[in-house]
Amino acid sequence: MSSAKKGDLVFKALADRRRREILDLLKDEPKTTGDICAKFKKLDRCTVMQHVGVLERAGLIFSKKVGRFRWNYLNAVPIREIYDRWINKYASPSVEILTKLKHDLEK
Amino acid sequence: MSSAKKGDLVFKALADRRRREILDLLKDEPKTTGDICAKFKKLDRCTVMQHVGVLERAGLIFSKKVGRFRWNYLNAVPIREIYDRWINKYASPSVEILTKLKHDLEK
DNA sequence: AGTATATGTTATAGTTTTATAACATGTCAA
DNA sequence: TTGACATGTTATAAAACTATAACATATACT
Repeated sequence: MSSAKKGDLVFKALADRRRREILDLLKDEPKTTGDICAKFKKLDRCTVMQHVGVLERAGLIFSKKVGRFRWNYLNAVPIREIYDRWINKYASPSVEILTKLKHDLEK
Repeated sequence: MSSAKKGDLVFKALADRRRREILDLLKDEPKTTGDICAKFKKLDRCTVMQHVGVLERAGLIFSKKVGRFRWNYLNAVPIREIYDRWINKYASPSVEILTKLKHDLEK
């Protein structure tokens, strides 16, 4: 798969609120697939699993099987890449905005 | 609009590749709406404008009208918020992954 | 005023995504 | 091995999103 396609998967994966909530659950510690399903009582178990699949294909989750359980881990690397794409490392966002405004007004 | 809803708009806006390309165009300097349309020759002008509208409603773009021209600026603040949501400030992502693996293996 | 330029709005067909149901595999413990 | 548990796969209806066309407004210049 090309790098561009992989990036698409990351953003598509983050586009759904339930999937972002799953990543929130995994932020501090891994969870089993069953743990995740239990947190979404209003949602069908199959639906949750499909969301987990989308996140895994995007590389935002990686997993490790132990006996009957599948432990899911957050991989935050793609999220750092989003940050690096648009944030100037040598200026805070607010400074950046003001700089651009100034640049325009001087025209 | 609630904060949660606003966040939804940001992620939905980032979900489309054309919209991400528009943000890339604005990273270093503002562009007029016409400038942006000119960069997407294969896409209808109306389509580009709708994308710009989605980005603006999400707060990823803000604009300033000067005469007949509308200057569009990138606002990277929501992107920093994405970063802050999942990245632990006191550990690099790779360190974080290893820490979680270790935590699991010790069970 | 009249014309060209630059931008904005609304409706809709085509495409993609989400939630669910039905079905299926692999593991543990008595 | 039998039953219960935990997870995984495939198909489909409903919902959401994208691209386009048709229509509309605002500004600058002669």
